[in-house]
Amino acid sequence: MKLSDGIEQALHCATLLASLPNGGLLSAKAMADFHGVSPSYLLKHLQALSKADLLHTEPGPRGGYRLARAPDQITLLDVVLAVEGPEPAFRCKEIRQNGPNPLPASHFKAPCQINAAMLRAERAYRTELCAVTLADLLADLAAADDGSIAARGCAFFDEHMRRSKPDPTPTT
Amino acid sequence: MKLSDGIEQALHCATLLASLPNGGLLSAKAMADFHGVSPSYLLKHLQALSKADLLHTEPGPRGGYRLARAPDQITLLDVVLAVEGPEPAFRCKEIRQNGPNPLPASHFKAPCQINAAMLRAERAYRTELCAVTLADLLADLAAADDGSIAARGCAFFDEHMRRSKPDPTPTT
DNA sequence: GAATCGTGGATGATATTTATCCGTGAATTG
DNA sequence: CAATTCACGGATAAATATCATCCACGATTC
Repeated sequence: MKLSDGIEQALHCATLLASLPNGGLLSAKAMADFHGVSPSYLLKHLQALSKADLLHTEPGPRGGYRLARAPDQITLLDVVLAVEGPEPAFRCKEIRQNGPNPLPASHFKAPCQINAAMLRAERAYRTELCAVTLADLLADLAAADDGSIAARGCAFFDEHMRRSKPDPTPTT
Repeated sequence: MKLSDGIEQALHCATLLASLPNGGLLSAKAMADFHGVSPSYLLKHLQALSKADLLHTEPGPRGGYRLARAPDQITLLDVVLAVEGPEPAFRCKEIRQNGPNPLPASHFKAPCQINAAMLRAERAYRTELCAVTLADLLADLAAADDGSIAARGCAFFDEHMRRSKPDPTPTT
């Protein structure tokens, strides 16, 4: 059982976008540079998040990605399912019925208890992920540090962050 | 995220062995036939279970595998970890620190909240698996059906089941 | 009309699954 | 008591699925 690296990238990008002021955009390339990961691979996962309606995309030269919903309306589970797919990790192949000497059919009326137990565990996993939103992560970050990432005014964001609406901000 | 098929095979074999009368043995080939799976692949996982001290192996012409402990002393988590390895599915690569314009070091004093949340979910998963023993599975089976698998006296078991000793003494 | 960005499919790399071979240990047999 | 047979143990290699990367296309802005 191994989770793909794309999960970590997608989660960090989502958190990053959540930390931007409302309407803030970042291009895929900017996020790839910021995290030091392959742009092509990141693109793939950003597209998955877009298709899952978690991100909204703004095309064109001043385009980029922004959250499609408020940070407290996006859970970690949303992101994980968008990238990894909705299927459970454990797929019961019903090998108990494969044998050359099958057991009486009455034995299989009941669902496979092994499958049931594995899916129960997986549901606990998802429940835990569903309980955490992007907003929660930002709050924890703000508690440990004293401000959101973007609020610190890194040169990186001054350079790459954009706004979805043409907002003529006075240059200071 | 996909769990290997070997997990299902290992779990079913463990449950099968647990359903045998005390001291009952089955060869790897017999279990592979019974489940209709590749013997070589199953062998690999049975060996993993042996190394994890979940199964005990009896060599020789009348040999095979039996449980190393009582069914209520083996949890699903034991089996899953023996096959999949102990490492968590989510490995934080700390990509937040990779960027060309690193954030101030104070930002990284706190552990990555994303990593923490993912590991918390994984712990919930394992806790759930740890709560179920092979004995629990047999009990559920007995409730749905009216007897354990082996107790039904299938021809298959009459043919392949063996006993480790003429005087089976349950080990602790 | 040219440059920039997101979209989608095609390609190579890596991990997983499957299959095969030979070595070791134990019980049966003569 | 030694040769034979059966079953596990471990290494190796081919086939397959998945992961990661790259390249061409259409859309949008300046």
